[in-house]
Amino acid sequence: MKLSNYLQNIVPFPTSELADIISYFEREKVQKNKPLVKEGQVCSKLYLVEEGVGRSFYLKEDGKEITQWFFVEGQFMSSIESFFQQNPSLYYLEMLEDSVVYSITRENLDLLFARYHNMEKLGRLLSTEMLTRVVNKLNAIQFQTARERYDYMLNEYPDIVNRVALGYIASYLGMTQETLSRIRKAETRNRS
Amino acid sequence: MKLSNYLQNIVPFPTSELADIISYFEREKVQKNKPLVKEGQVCSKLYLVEEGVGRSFYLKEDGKEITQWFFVEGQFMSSIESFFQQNPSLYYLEMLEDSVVYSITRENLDLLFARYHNMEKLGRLLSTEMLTRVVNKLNAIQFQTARERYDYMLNEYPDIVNRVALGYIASYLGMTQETLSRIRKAETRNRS
DNA sequence: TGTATTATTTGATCTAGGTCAAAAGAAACT
DNA sequence: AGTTTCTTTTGACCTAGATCAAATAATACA
Repeated sequence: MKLSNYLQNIVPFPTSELADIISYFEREKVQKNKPLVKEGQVCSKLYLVEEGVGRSFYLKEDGKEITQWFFVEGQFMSSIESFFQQNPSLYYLEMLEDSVVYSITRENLDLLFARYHNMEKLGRLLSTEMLTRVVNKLNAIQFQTARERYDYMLNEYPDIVNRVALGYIASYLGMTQETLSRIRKAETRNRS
Repeated sequence: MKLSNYLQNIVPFPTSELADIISYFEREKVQKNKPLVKEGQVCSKLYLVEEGVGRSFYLKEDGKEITQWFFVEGQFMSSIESFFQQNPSLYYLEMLEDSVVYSITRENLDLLFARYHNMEKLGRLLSTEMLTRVVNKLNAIQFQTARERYDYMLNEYPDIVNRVALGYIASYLGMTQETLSRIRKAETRNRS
């Protein structure tokens, strides 16, 4: 899908505004596993995934990677707090497949926020949507068993479950690889 | 502090706009433990705490209350997803002390968003700020031990720790009352 | 001030899910 | 096709924090 469609699905921009807005985005091809942002860097761009899956992850002291978030086609992707508060990112950002993304810098985005009321609205809607998603995940992590969390994932992101390595999903769900593997085994048994 | 100050601290509104905006807020005194929103209701108002502490909580099947969020002076308070997505709230909203709050309905807020670009901006800034807070809490819950979470709370919300019942804090931090009590005991021992 | 109610602490026990280590399966590379 | 490397599965064991139950301590109330 085209960038203009993604944007217009959120806020119905007049064509004139839309053309200007789009001119600030850049279309980039991104290689698998090539970091878009590294830990410690300030994340200067907001991405929109056109094709591929991305993730943000953080590195524990012992070197283990913990996936914080997945981003699929049509979703905006960034190291959220770093991008919005402009402080060093705690996370890495990478694509898990060779992908195509649109990007816009924080500066240009701010410029567009100031220039167009509609754009400000888009910003507001995107953050409340993201907010809802984070709240949902928080509830899942805080209140559900490992198994319930996986079921939730199967429902909400069936797509991702089949596209990315088990280890990534496990850490995203706040459990170990081994635990997720055992859950999967039990589920297959029940399903057959 | 006055409502106009809270708002102007976030976005510098021209006086004319400010007067109009403020006219849509209502000042309410709220009694301790009287629910502002009950589970199942759509949360129709956004509140700003002038005086007091509030919380949102949800009721587990077994009847236990789980605090989801605290709100102190100067903070906007609501059953977030319910207010923004206008679906039935999973949470109750109440003040833990006799309090004074400002409130605005979703309808009026939308009206102000449409009328003033500045107001839209305020909405965007508030949601990104809230987003950052939720992300931080998610990280705490997902990656830290019970004890680290309590220390985090002591730093970030020293205020709340001394103002509300231990049971509320424990459930907010995703642990049982007993566990928090034991942590506190251990901390006092170390401090002396 | 004494009694009822609610909040906090303490102790004993249990369990979901973690850790560590190794085997089995898949992919990727020559 | 054979070897190296990465991913997933399986097993044995362990620990943080939960649960259950009862004892204190603090507040509210008559």
